[in-house]
Amino acid sequence: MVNSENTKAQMRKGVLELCILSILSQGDAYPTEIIEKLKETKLVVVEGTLYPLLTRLKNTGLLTYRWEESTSGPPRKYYMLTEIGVTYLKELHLSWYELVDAVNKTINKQD
Amino acid sequence: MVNSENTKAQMRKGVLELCILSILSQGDAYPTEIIEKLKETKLVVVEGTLYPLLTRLKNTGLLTYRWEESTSGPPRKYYMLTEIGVTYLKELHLSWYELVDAVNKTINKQD
DNA sequence: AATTAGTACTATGTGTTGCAAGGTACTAAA
DNA sequence: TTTAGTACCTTGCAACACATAGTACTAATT
Repeated sequence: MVNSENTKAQMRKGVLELCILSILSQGDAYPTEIIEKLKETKLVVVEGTLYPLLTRLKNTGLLTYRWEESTSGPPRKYYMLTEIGVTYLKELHLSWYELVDAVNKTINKQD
Repeated sequence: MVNSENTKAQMRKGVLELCILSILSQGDAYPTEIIEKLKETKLVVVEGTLYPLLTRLKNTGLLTYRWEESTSGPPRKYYMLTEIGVTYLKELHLSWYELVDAVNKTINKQD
């Protein structure tokens, strides 16, 4: 039996970084909020994936964060893009479009 | 220092399977030939990546192969899609378009 | 006939990543 | 004070791409 779920998961890899940076470029957000926004566009991500990724992006200087009190629970960690992050995001945008172009060319070739 | 090369490599992951199956749907091919075709569309893949992937696809029943003599070197292993492979490729096509759509939605959202 | 270059296939070890699973901590309502 | 809800964090595992090194076959050169 062949299962395409695994491959679909594989295809998602690598684009998460792009998506998270994109979401943050539209405004600061805390992890649970980011997961919600990704769900809206059918990109399901779980905590065990997101938290380590955010930490990695913070450690490489693409993100920073600030704590903010919440009226409905524990404090939230709002992440935001750094200047380096903004620049980097532009590069990733380009890479994404190049990839889409390359794959579509390969898929559609009928010669 | 931030390096987008790594992320670009990550984004390529997962779509390779789709690309290889697509190439084979256009006609049987041997590994070196597949690498050449991928290069044409700017998807650089090396042997250490391709051979294990082909073996995996063969073991899951998506591909088979036949040996064919060559006049300019050792015999070539021509890979071809099985019926299951053809069906599976259609699924992957869909998954790919869904992913592109989801990512583009996330990227382009400006609300 | 032996060596070299070119082509082709194969195997091993490593680093990165996504994810499942489990855990901690704060707030508010019952 | 217990329970439910929200939020953040850690650990261990499996899959994958890739670098590296190696084997084997053919043909041309010496």
